Amino acid sequence: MASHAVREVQRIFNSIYDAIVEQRLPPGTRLTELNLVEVFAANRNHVRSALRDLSHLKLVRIEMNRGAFVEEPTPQQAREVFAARRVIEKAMIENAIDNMSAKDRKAISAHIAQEHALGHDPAKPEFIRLSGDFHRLLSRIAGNQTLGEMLDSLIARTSLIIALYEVQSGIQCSHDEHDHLAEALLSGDKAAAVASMEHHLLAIEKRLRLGPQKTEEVDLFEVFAGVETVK
Amino acid sequence: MASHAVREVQRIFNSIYDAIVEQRLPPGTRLTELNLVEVFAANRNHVRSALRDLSHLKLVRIEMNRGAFVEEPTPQQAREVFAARRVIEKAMIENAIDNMSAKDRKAISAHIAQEHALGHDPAKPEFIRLSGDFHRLLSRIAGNQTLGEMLDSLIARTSLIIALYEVQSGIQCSHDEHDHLAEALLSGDKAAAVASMEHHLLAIEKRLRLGPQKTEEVDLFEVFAGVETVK
DNA sequence: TTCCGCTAAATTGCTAACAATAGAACAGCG
DNA sequence: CGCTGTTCTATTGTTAGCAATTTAGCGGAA
Repeated sequence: MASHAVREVQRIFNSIYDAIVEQRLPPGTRLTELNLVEVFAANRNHVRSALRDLSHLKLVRIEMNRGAFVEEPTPQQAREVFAARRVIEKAMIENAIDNMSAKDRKAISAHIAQEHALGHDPAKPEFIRLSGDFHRLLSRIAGNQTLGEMLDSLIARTSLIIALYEVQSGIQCSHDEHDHLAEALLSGDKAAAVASMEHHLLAIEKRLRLGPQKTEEVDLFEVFAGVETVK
Repeated sequence: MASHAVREVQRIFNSIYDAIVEQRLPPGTRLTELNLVEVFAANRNHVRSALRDLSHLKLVRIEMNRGAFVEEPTPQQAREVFAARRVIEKAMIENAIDNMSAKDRKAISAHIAQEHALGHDPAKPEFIRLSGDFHRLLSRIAGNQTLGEMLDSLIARTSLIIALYEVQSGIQCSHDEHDHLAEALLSGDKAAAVASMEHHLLAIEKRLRLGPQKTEEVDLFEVFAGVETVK
């Protein structure tokens, strides 16, 4: 009975993870423990463990004596996530080309077909997940699990960032970008694949409204350092 | 009283973290909860939280109903960690050069001086920590905190890997490598700095005894798939 | 009216006793 | 003497109740 404990935590973790990534739980949402206990018919410890795990991934923010909230990445953090993704994924795509097997090629083609089947309609839930799956697939082919786990976290956070900063009006169409990337990959052209990946990631970032480059936080303590308060 | 809870967990976390990184806790060591409760005069929940946090950094492995152990990275994982570090740190060093301020230059020089002051003697505890500090300093200068946190984890795991696979006899002397790196950095020569970083990381890896390239794990289930047991 | 302080409800954090598990010591059998 | 199966102990996992904290609502005073 107790041996299923880790599975239980993982079940809760996955459910919340999915809900956040698929944007059914918007950034800032409060996650009350007793609430989750009811929803998942689990005990509080398991819920707390799951929340703690999610906070490691930066999908959830835990405040002392206040509770857990869906994270709200700042524009600065958003830019960092994209910068990190560019670094990791550009390197990874080269390894992917080197390690690509016949099976992997088929998996790539199959994925692209799946994306086409869904149509260009950015009907959020599936579209978002599928888009991330493509990047995770490439990560798996590249073969570095350590780097892959780090990228997983970045991909998940990207969903949060898009939920927060997506420009509503625009027609989000990163579809042909994946096509282009897959084409370069399958043809084995490293330079083209790397360039395509960089272009793709920059394009996603450009479609967001991340505000001015420097959102310098004003530190009141610094501002008033050495200033005598009047009376 | 309760508001110090996170601090308490962090205190335990840091103590164990330091002990692992400075190789006072060898890989494979069992970390018994009640033991740690005594040592840190803390309660079991805090100890458990700290262990869970450490397991997320891959410094500790938690086995169901068995307890927590200091991680023992496999040669395969070790190679992945170094590959990941090359990817991240090569990219980071370029950003570091771009963002380097006068203050940062002084910090780099000061660090190198500190390394020299310690002498070429690899008297483990301080030497290991100082060596990691240099890489963390460059990470801070580069300015991407997201990437920096990921690198922190890799640097910590590197200590574990060295503890496991260091070739005993060898005179570990990565000293002039940092010198060379700092020189390239301060002169602003990106290409040289990147090359120097790559060389440095490859050199560390080469000094280890990681065994054959492929340590394929034999999966008994796969071996005996579809085989009928006799009688 | 507006601001401040007080009280009460909801929620998180903590504790300590209890249950379940794994590993070791041990006994019985071949 | 070695092997198998069983009890026993140390350790981890779980649970429920209690304590502490935050927040919101209310009421009174300026």
